[in-house]
Amino acid sequence: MEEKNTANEMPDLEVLFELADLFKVFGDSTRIRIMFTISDNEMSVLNIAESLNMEQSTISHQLRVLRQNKLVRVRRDGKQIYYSLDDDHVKKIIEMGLDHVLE
Amino acid sequence: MEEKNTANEMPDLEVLFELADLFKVFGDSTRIRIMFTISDNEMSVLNIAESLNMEQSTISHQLRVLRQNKLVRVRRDGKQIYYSLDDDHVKKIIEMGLDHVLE
DNA sequence: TGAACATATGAAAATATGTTCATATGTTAC
DNA sequence: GTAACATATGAACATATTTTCATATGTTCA
Repeated sequence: MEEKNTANEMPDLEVLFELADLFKVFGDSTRIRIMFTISDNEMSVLNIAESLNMEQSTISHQLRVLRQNKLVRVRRDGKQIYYSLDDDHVKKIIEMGLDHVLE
Repeated sequence: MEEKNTANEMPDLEVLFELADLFKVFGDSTRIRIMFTISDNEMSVLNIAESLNMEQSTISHQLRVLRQNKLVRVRRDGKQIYYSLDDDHVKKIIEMGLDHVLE
């Protein structure tokens, strides 16, 4: 009990692949920007695209990646589809990264 | 004071790029495995390569990426060069990711 | 039903990334 | 100095990823 057991035990290979895949999702500036954009309020696809000054298609493709990795929540309202960050977990991961970048 | 201000404010574009670049480093299974391998004790390049059953060159290339991103510490002792994780920050980022993957 | 709008998706092109091979560089011991 | 060993690096290749364009799908409203 003299040492905190943090990331010490090597998880199964499969878990490590999943872990890398998860971080891969955070490793793209477009997706990071999308995540920040919808971290306060949910937003429609077009609004995100306008907000970031990028093509609707680009945003849609990247939202799919975020969806597949369960990082966003989706809600349809009429023609619009609203996206928001899935949970605080996601924010925490980003914060940890920010801490490292800003230090 | 009714809402916790977490990742709400959108940082500068440049910071977002750095952030994505940081996560990109975590987004490769070889690098993740290296980080786990050296999270307990420092290890020489060859030892890491043997431990992961990969080429010395592959490991060396990836260690360079980790070095450039200040995620590892380096110590030379004779012919060997020993690598270890830079700080607890790195472990925390990995842990956050693991939490998400394992949940 | 059809027009208008919002979103998703497939394919192609451009770019980035990871691994391997061959070899260079750096260190030690003789 | 030179042989032996450890690590780093450049170039080439294979693979993955991101964006764009064109178009399909889904929804509303008249």
